[in-house]
Amino acid sequence: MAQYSEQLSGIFQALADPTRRAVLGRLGKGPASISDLAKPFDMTLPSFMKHIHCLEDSGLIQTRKEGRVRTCTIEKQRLAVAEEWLSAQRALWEGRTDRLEQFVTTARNKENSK
Amino acid sequence: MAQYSEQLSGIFQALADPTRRAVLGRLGKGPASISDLAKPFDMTLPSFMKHIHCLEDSGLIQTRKEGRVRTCTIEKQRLAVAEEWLSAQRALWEGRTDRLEQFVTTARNKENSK
DNA sequence: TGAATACTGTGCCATAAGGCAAAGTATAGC
DNA sequence: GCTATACTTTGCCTTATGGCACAGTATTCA
Repeated sequence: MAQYSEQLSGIFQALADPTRRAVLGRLGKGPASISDLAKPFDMTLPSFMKHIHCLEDSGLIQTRKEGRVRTCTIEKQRLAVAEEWLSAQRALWEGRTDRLEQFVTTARNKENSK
Repeated sequence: MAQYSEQLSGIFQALADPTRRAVLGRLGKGPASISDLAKPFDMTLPSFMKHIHCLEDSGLIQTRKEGRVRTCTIEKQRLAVAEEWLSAQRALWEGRTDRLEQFVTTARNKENSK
């Protein structure tokens, strides 16, 4: 559960940057290479790579190298961890079980115990 | 929309810290004073105040001072902004409109344009 | 009025984050 | 083999983050 908290921190930290959110948006449409992903951004490759590493460390994407090309794919279950927490919060303060109950079940108490 | 992106960054940044998430968890149960909120944490007050300011700047909480006591309350609509974005992402990669469609409508394109 | 309470402000510190340039490595194509 | 491509590594810089101690202000209570 301390682990769960660190996961959450990493995920939210990764989501806290517009470049990384845009990358996730792009990857939502399908896998892409590093250089394809980097194209829209006015940034050097090494700088961009830091964002990729951040996303990979958080578990939000996975990467795999074939030949000289590294392909990135989105890791759907990982964003669900963030959704779970938010849903748990909402359920908490609304004092009811809503349509997102499915997510809430286990997540609610984990985080509150820090 | 650049504004929307900055809002998102601020919100996710605020959520990226376990202390701040725990504060939100506590405030989900109802308003509380700074010192009540600070009690569970092994941290000096000035340090704790930084977290409060971060949460307030992100809009996730509001505070109001009466006498010498500052009371904090959770700002429910603000967490919804984060939920919207996550839902939009999910809708995007699932290639369908799901039960969270309500959130998705406007948010989808805002962020992708950076 | 004097003391306790509840913040608040200031300044400092160490580490992390996000950017760069320049040089290096490893495949792919000619 | 040589060149171009696609990263990757290294080192450096500036700013932001999260913590501290210490001193200050403003209410409240006796």
